Amino acid sequence: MNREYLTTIEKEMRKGLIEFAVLSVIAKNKIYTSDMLNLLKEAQLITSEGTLYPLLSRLSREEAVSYYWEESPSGPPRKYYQLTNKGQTMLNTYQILWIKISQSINFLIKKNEQ
Amino acid sequence: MNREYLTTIEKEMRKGLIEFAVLSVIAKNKIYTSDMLNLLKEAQLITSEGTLYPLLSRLSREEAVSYYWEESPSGPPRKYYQLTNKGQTMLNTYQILWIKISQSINFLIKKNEQ
DNA sequence: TTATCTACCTTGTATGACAAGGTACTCTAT
DNA sequence: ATAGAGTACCTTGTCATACAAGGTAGATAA
Repeated sequence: MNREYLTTIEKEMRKGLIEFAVLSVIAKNKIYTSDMLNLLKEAQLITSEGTLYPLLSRLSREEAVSYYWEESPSGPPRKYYQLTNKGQTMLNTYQILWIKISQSINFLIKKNEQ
Repeated sequence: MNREYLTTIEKEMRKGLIEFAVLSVIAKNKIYTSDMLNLLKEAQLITSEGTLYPLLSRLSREEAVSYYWEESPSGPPRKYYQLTNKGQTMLNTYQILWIKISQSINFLIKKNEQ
């Protein structure tokens, strides 16, 4: 497979899904940033710390998430995130939107397979 | 539902899926830009001409698509687009990637519903 | 011959993903 | 004690791109 544009494709495909994924992950797990980063890297939705930290700062500023500090059994303290009520509402909205968007895309793909 | 952030959500959710959608639409249909725009607006994947025209220029420059002019039965001539071989390969790559990404997202959503 | 519709395209702004670089705490091995 | 490795936090600068708004021009109908 041609690698020349793959990089671009991978980058672009991910855009905008990240915020949704982050909210989902926070909703489900008791989780701190560094672990979140690993999880989202595994899911191929994020590649860099420079994406996640500013995003979490923005979500904090917008009061979609809150956090508390907790000591680590080994290493520096960790910042654990939680959804606020507003964040939960946002997540619900995202879920509805995700269904709509993925149906749109799947429709366009299917048309192509006829 | 709170409209305050909905705008942002709608914008962000769409990012990066657009190129994929455009390639799919071109692959399936004999289509010119203005019609493509309507189709993608209906699918809620695009809102503005300022998104589609530069994107098609870029895809042309990258030789993923080619075009030919054809007269309209009423109005100015139309620019019809086609996939090149490279464009077809890109589309295949996008389709594989789409499956992967949407599975990732669906996995994160499901975890959240447990 | 003017207005309307269709179709093309460009410019300027804001946002955000990324790579790279940076701080500081804890533990282990010397 | 202290140097290094590992963990966890965060910032800065660059580039790409979605969008709104504005602009050009051909064809048809009043």
